[in-house]
Amino acid sequence: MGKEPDVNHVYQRMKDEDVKMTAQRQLIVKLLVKHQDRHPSADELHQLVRDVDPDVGLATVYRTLDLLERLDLVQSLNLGDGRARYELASGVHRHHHLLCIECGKIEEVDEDLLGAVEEAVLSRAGFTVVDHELKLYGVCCACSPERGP
Amino acid sequence: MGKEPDVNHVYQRMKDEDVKMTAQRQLIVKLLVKHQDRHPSADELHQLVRDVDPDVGLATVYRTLDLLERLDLVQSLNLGDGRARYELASGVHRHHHLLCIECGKIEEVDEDLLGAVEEAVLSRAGFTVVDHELKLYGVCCACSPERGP
DNA sequence: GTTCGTGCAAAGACTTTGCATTACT
DNA sequence: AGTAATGCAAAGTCTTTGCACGAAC
Repeated sequence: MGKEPDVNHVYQRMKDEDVKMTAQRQLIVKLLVKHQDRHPSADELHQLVRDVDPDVGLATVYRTLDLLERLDLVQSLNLGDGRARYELASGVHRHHHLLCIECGKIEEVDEDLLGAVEEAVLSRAGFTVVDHELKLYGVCCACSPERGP
Repeated sequence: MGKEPDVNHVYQRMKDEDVKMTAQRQLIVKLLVKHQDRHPSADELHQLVRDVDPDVGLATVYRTLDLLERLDLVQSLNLGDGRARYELASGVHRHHHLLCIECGKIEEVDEDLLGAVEEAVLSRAGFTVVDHELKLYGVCCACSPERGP
C-alpha cells in the first residue's frame, strides 16, 4: 500500500475527473503499470498495446498520455534519446534517474535527495523550487570494474 | 582568465583538433559566446547567424553544433520545449538550471551542489556518477509574490 | 591539389491535428 | 441522445542526410 501508483488509483482519479473510461485507456494504464520499469516511449507503449488490441491507434496513445499527464498521473521524461518517455507519477516530486553510460540501464532513486540543494538555491538566488528533474550519468553497480560482473 | 569559455579558447581547441576554421564556424562560435545567456535553439542561433551572413544554412548550424558538442565545447540541453538548446561547456560538470514557471526565465547555478547527492547514490546504489543534469522548476526572485516586482 | 565543409533540398523521426465514425455515460 | 474519444491520414516540427559545389590547408 501507500503511494505507489497502481491501476485502481489511476482509474479512480480518472473517474473523479469525469473522463470517459474506454477500453483503450484501461489497456494503456494497465500496460503503463505493468511496465513501469521500462520508461516506454509513446511508440514502445503503442507496440505493447497492439500486442493486446491491434486496432488501437498511435494517436490514441499520445492523447491518453497527454491526458494522464494533465491529471498528474504520468510524467514525461527526457532521457536524451530524442523521444519523450513516460512513467507513472509517484508523488509530489519526480524521482531521480541514474543512467548508466556503459549498459544504458535506467535506475531510479525514489528518495528526495535535493532538500539541501533547494534550500541553497533559495537563499542564494531567491528562487523557490517547486519541482525538479535530476539525471545522474555514470556507471552502475553491474558495470563497475571494481565490482565487475 | 579562468575557465570561462571564450572565443579564443574555442578556436584554439578547434585548431588542436585539426578541424577547418571556416567563416561560418567562426561566426557561430562568436554568436554562441555573445548570447551565452540565451540558450539558443539551433533555429534561433541560425536567425542570429543570418542577421550577419544571410547565406549560412541551417544544416551548417546543426553540423557545427554537433562538432562542438563532440569536442566538448558545447553541450545540448533539454529545457522541455521540444527542441534542443545549446550552451558553451563550462567545465567538467554541467551547471544547473533554474526554470521559472511564471516568467520562463532561465537562470544558471554554477556551483556544483550535488557532491553530497552523488556520494549518497554511490553508497546506496553502487552507482558512480560521472555527470549530471539538474533542472529546478520554481518561482524566480522577480516573480516571487513576497518580493514582488 | 586534396580533403573537408557548405548550401540546398529531400528525407526522417517524433508528435499533433482534422474529420468522420464509434463508443461511453 | 448527447458528448467525448477513436482511428486514420495528413500536416507540423525539429533534425539529419545526399550530393554537387566551393573553400581551407
